[in-house]
Amino acid sequence: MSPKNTQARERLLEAARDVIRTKGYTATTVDDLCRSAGVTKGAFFHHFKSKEEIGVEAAHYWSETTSALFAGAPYHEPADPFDRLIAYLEFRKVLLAGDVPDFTCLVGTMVQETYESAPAIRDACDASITGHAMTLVPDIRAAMDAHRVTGIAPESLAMHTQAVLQGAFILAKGRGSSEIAADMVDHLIRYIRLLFKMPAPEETIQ
Amino acid sequence: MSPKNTQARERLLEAARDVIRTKGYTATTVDDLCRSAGVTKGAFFHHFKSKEEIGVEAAHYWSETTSALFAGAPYHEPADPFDRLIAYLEFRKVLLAGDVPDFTCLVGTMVQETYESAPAIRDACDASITGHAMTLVPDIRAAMDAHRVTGIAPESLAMHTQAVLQGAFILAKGRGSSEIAADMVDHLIRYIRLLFKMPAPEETIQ
DNA sequence: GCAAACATACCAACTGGTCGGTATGTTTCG
DNA sequence: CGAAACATACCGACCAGTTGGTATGTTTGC
Repeated sequence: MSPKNTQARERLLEAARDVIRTKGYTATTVDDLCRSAGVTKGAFFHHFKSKEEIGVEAAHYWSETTSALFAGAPYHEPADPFDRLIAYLEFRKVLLAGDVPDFTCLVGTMVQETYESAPAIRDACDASITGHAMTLVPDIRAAMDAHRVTGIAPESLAMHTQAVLQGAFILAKGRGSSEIAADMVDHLIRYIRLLFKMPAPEETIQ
Repeated sequence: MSPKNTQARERLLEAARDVIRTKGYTATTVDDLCRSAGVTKGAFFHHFKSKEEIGVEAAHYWSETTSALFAGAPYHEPADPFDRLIAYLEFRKVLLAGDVPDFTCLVGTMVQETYESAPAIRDACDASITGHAMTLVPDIRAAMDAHRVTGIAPESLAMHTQAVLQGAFILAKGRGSSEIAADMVDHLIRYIRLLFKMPAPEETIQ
C-alpha cells in the first residue's frame, strides 16, 4: 500500500469535517473541499461518487473519530457510575475550546440542512448522535439503580444530554463564543445532580 | 394602502419562513422564494436588495410574529410566576404539532448556516432567540425569589430553556418526529421543578 | 401624471458532475 | 523470470444547468 494510497480520501474527509462545520453543508462546494484537502476534482470523484456521498461518509468518519476520542478520554476513571456521568459532562466542557467551528458538532450541523433533502445524510447524522448518546446508557442506568431514580428511561436522559449540547452549540454560534455553551452544560450537570439527589458541595448547605 | 401594497413583501417573508425551515438558508434560492410567494424576481429585488437582506428581515419577521403568538398565549394566566413558567413550557409542547418544518425554529436553523458568513443574519437570529428568552426573565426572577433559589442568574436559566428547545429540534429533525422533542421539554420541566423544589404531583411520594 | 409596485428578459459567475487520459503498482501465466 | 493484462489513484479541461443579481419595461393607485 503506497503512502499516497487513500490519503486523498482521508484528507477530503478532514476537509469536509472542517469546512462543513464552518460554512454548513450546502454552502460547502466540492471545489472548497478539494482546495482545503489539496486534491483535484478528479481525485474527489474517484473516492466519492457524489457530494451527498461524502456527506454520509463524513458523518461516519465523525462517528469513528469522536468515539475514539471519547473511548480514550479520562472520564471513565471514576469507580462510581454517577461520578463517571458527571465526569463525562465536565469533559464536554473541557472540549469547548478554540473557535466555534472547532468545538461544534458536524452531524448536528449537517442534519439541520439535510433532514428533508438528503435522507441518507440525515440517517447517518441521527445514528451518530444517537450512537454516542447510547454509550452513556450503562452508566446512567447503573447510577439510577444505585440512587433509586425511577420513572425516567436511561435512554431518554442520555438523549437529553445531547439535546442540551446541540442547543448550546446553536447559542454559541449566535454569540460567537463558547462561554454560553459551558453555562448550558452547567445547567445540565445541576439537573442530573438534583435528579440523583447529589447536589454539588456548595449547594448542600441551605 | 392598496390590497396589493406590500403584499408581495409579506408573502415573500412567509415564503422565507416556510422554505428556509424546510431546506435551510443556503439551499433556498431566490427563485424558490418567488415561486412559493407567487411573485416575480422583479418584485423580490424591489422589496429586498439581496438574499442576505431577506434573511435578516425574515429573522425580524420571525421575532415579531412569534412574540405576538406568545404574548397572546394562555400561559400568562396563572397568578404564580412559577406556574407561569411551567405553563410556558407546557405551551411549547403544545406547539410541537404537525411536520418537523412546522414547529422548528427559523432563526435557530438560519444561525447555524450563517454565523460565519453573514454576520447581519447571525446577529438578527441571536437577537431573536435572546429577546424571546428575556421575556421569561421577570417570571423566573420572581419565582426564584419566592422559592429562595440562589446562585443562578435568571437570564442564564432563560437561555437554557431555549438551548433545550433548539437541541430538541435538532433531534426531531434526525428522527423526523416531534416525539423526542416533547420528551426533552419534559426533562427541562423536571429540572425546573427540582430546582424550585416543586416536584410534580406524582413525584412527591417517595 | 408620477412614483411606487411589479413583470420580463437577461447575464456573468459558479455549481456538481463527466470524461479522456496518465502514472504507478499488482496479478497472471507461459 | 518477465511481459502482458489489469487495477487503483489521480489529473484537469470541460459541460449543462443553476445562481444571485441587473436592466429595462409595464401596470397600478393616489
